[in-house]
Amino acid sequence: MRPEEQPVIRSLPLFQQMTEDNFDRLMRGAYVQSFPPQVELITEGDPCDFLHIVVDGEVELVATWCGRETTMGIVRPVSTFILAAAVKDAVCLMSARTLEKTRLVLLPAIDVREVFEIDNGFSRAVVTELAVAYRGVIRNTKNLKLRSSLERLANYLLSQKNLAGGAKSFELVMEKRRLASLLGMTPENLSRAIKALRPYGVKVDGNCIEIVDSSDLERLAKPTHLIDGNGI
Amino acid sequence: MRPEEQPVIRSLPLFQQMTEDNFDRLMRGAYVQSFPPQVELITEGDPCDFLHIVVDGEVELVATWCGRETTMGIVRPVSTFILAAAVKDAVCLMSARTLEKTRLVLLPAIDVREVFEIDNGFSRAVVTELAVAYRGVIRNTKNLKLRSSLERLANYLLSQKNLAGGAKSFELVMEKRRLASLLGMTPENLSRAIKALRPYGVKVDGNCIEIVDSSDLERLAKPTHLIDGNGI
DNA sequence: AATTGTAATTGATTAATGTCAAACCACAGA
DNA sequence: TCTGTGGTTTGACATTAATCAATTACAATT
Repeated sequence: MRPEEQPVIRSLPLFQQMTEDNFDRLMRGAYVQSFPPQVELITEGDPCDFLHIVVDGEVELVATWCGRETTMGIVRPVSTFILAAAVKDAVCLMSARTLEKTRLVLLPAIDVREVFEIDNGFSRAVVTELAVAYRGVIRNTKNLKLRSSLERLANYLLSQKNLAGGAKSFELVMEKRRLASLLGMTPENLSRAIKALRPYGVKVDGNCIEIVDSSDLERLAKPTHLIDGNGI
Repeated sequence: MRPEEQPVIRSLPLFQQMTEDNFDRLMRGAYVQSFPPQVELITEGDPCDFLHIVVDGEVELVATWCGRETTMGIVRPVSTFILAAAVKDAVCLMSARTLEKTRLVLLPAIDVREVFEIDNGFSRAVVTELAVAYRGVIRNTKNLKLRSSLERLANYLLSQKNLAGGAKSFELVMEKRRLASLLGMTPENLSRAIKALRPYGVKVDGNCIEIVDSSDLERLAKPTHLIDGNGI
């Protein structure tokens, strides 16, 4: 592991509250590895052997069924994934693949469970992490069941604008076909949906989005912190 | 609280691992209350003041947006709901309403958080509860994004058949319009979908469902433990 | 500069799903 | 028994979204 990486991991909420001893123990058993793009790190249905920490790069979480595939999320540095499967010693419900060259820290799930059993600060941090994740998925379900694809796109663009600090224009952080899958639609449908937002002041040039007047778009999107909120 | 109720609650996985002292403490602060049908117990967006335990009756979890409404789940005895909001001291992302006369035990969320901070057995039990809940919602998301409404219905019927012990015929455990909402479709669409399953050996008479040959229906439904599993 | 591969777009079409209205049915209460 | 009420079903239709095919755009490579 690079000298700067261990402190970064330590500073994650998930690892902040545990004892120095137990953190060291986790780190001693950790593997660090770099992967090229398009590598399948985890396969849906396989047992979960490692808690994954993305320290650099980008990982896509995908789910499949009967030849169909959908993007469940994108993981960026520095954060973890498949925590639930790791602590429950269960099979993975999603596959994970690198989107670009990616550096991972892999904590053996068996170590994670062992430390989880003895370190109370860690087990409480896991609760927080899971509670936030759970509420995130509930929000996502509401988004899918209550909104049309156009409305989902409109709200996605508004939330991205916020993430970009409210700047009038910003770049899409992923390929459009991936965004389409994340939003639960086809690439063709996304392409048309983007056009359909033009009357609401959305201008698109390649990956660059410009929202002329947010309140215009909000009239359609009707964002709410009960769906579009971030952990609050 | 009735004499038989406290032991039942104690035997829930969530409360099994905590100390007797802390359990007593939670129970001393508990309210027990009965509600008639169609009472709104929790309103989406409100702060979460109590961890709810259904000891008798039936509660529906619903989410709304812009006048639209969808059923997110049904809670039956004996189990809890809004655990995540209670431990995080956050607003509720779903509303809850009684479907029939319902008896609830209400644990003040502030007590739950207090005990959570001091009782390590409890905090670990919360992890298990949340991890299972999280994985359940992930499964649900896959169900929604990867399957058509007909496929969701087919899989629902197969899982209900299993819950009924594999009996050839069984009763629907909820009104059809509620089932429709749970599956993410309209009542009209459900009605037609049921008919569309007739070629696959599904016979319906009111609330009674008969599946002539499961393997017939499975050819369409293609159930998998990665979507239709129960906590495994 | 030409070539290749992939993503993105566009148009035409089909399929899936929702909406609206009416009819039907079961059941509780008068 | 009658009668309202609300859930269910059905049909006609509208809307939404997926599919298929073709084209364009673009970036990487030769």
